[in-house]
Amino acid sequence: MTEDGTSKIATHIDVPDHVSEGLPTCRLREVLDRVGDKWSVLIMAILGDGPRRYSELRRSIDGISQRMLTLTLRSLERDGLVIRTVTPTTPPRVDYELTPVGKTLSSRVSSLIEWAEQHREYISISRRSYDAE
Amino acid sequence: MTEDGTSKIATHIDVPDHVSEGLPTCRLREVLDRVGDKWSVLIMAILGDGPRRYSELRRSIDGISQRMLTLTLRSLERDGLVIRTVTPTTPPRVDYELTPVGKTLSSRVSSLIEWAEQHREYISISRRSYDAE
DNA sequence: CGGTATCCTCATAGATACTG
DNA sequence: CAGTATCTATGAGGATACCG
Repeated sequence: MTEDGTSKIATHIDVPDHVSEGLPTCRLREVLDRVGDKWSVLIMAILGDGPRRYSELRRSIDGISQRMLTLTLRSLERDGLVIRTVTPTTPPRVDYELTPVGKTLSSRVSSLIEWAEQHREYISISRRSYDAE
Repeated sequence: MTEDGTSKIATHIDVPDHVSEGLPTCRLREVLDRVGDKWSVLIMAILGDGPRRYSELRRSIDGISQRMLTLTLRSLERDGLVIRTVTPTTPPRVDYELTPVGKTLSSRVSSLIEWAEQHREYISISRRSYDAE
């Protein structure tokens, strides 16, 4: 995602047939852009556990700036992955939750997280042995 | 991944239990760093189809610079996800292939690509309707 | 062919201050 | 509380040139 919320010009990518399946292969680039930024998956992982208020998200994600939280949530909302609900009380209350489609992505992402847990040690060892040379 | 190949200081992240499962939650950050850069998944997707020469990879991935191809391959090798095999002929020949662990990540990533194919249209429509306001 | 070495750009994101 | 508005900087990644 870019700063103004517009998507980048997708790079054409020539991947094997079992990946592209005859469709324009730039689509891979699109998911990666959607999922590859610093905070999106993290937010989706948390929202995968249920709706959260803006302030709850902010507290849950150590190190995120108010700016990036808002920017990322807006981008997810724009893509139809989260829903933003404003309750106009004073002070205002804003809740965020995954859409049905958002949940499907969230579960795919969980699979990656699971992979990470399982192979963390392997990678760590690989790095040490590589760096030893 | 950073320029010199070392990993970033992982940010502590407070995610729900079903995500963290009691383990240090910064691990999510690690996968994202591993998978979230511009070329890693793309290369893994191609290598998922079988071994490739350096020059083949270069031709397959439109838009990648020699610098980034080498850098990314080195990083994947360091993490034990690809194997680099040099055949010292003249001119030299270098082949890259996924390790068994690399293949397991590659298949998780394929799941994400599949998701993208399925929901590309949905996202596109969501964006148009969001931008209309 | 398969890389390094440099230099440079620009997008991503952090910090800070202010607001309805 | 839930944001904007600015300003700034860092580092990922591109361009180019050269090398064993």
